Amino acid sequence: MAKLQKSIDKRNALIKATIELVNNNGFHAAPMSKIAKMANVSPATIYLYFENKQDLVNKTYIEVKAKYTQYAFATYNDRLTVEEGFEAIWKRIADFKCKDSENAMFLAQCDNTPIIDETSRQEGIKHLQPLLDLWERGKSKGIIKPISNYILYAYTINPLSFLMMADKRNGFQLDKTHIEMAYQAAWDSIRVN
Amino acid sequence: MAKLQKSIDKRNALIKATIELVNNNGFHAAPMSKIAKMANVSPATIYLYFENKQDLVNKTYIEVKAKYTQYAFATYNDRLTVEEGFEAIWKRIADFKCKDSENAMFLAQCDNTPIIDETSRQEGIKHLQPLLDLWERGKSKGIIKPISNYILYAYTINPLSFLMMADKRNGFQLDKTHIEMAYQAAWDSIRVN
DNA sequence: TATGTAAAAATGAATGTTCATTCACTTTTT
DNA sequence: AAAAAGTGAATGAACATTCATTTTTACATA
Repeated sequence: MAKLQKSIDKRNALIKATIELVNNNGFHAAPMSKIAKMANVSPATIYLYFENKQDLVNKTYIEVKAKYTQYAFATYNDRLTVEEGFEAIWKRIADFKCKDSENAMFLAQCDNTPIIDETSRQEGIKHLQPLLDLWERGKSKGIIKPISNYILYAYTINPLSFLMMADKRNGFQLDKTHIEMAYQAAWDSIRVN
Repeated sequence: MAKLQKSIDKRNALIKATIELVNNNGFHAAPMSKIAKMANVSPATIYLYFENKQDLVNKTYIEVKAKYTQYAFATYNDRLTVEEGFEAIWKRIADFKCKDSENAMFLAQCDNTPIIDETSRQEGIKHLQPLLDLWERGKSKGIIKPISNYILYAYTINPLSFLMMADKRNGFQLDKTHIEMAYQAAWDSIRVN
């Protein structure tokens, strides 16, 4: 137990350090030596947990993505109405982006650059299925516009990434009021009038 | 003339090579040697045109951003109604993202990572003023929802980046029909009912 | 409970490579 | 023929990864 526990701690520390360094400096300025130092570990130790740098970043991505989707769907179940379900998922995602912005920023960077493998990217997308199912339900009931899931995603979930980045970088405050306004915009963009 | 002409060609070739390599491999895998080779130039020549790698990327970003905003506002003038003006700008931006996706992808990557200086980022934002002015006009006339410009941007312009990426990466086709649907979603999300 | 020891985990210091940048020199332009 | 532009090869630093060694752990035995 002690041994296993210690190992998981080191692994977590490495993943945390990776996220922090990639967020602040970018992949190109996140050397293994710095990651090791930030995780209080020898550079050589990283290779006990991960094959190489690419593997470290891929695994970090998948892990963060899993945490994200788990959080997103925690309050959702398919007994909810389409509108209730959508609001539940959307607000959880908004919540995640606000409260866990370190992780959210890392995902945003991975999703917009070629730093992770295509395979790992695909792996990360899988977990989104419940939302796609909900949208299909909404479309078949005539509640949600009959348009591509890509567009639905682009106009509801994706804007949250932009708003989170704006919050982190500029003077914009992604607070309760703005979240509520953003939710209205999201829903207005996809609902059938 | 001959001399100046030649210089501009080299500079353009360097910028083009930078965009292509950063798009395909990411900043971390776009070495100066490859950029030089792709531009048919000696590595040393890059330093006649740019201070260093950071400067090359910053300048590339600013140049591409300028091209982008120039294209975006080419058909706009403030005599248009709010709705006409918005549609004009939005569709030009959509057009740019479709037709010049190399440049658009480069901007998306820069806007979501720390590869360019904060100063250069600010520089790039300046040119967006006409759109912000249009939005203020729309808000004061009660045509556009009275919400932060960040949210307006997040729900109208930013989704286009996501859709373009989806088009480049997955099977999604950002064609005329989808553009039209996306425009409706964009307008529905910000207009007052 | 204390002790010895083999396996596992961890390490700091190499290693070899890649890279950004510079330099001494050549070619082109004026 | 002086100045400007361009070059390929050199330079030194930074990096990912490996290696030889040390430390820690697990646990059998007394």
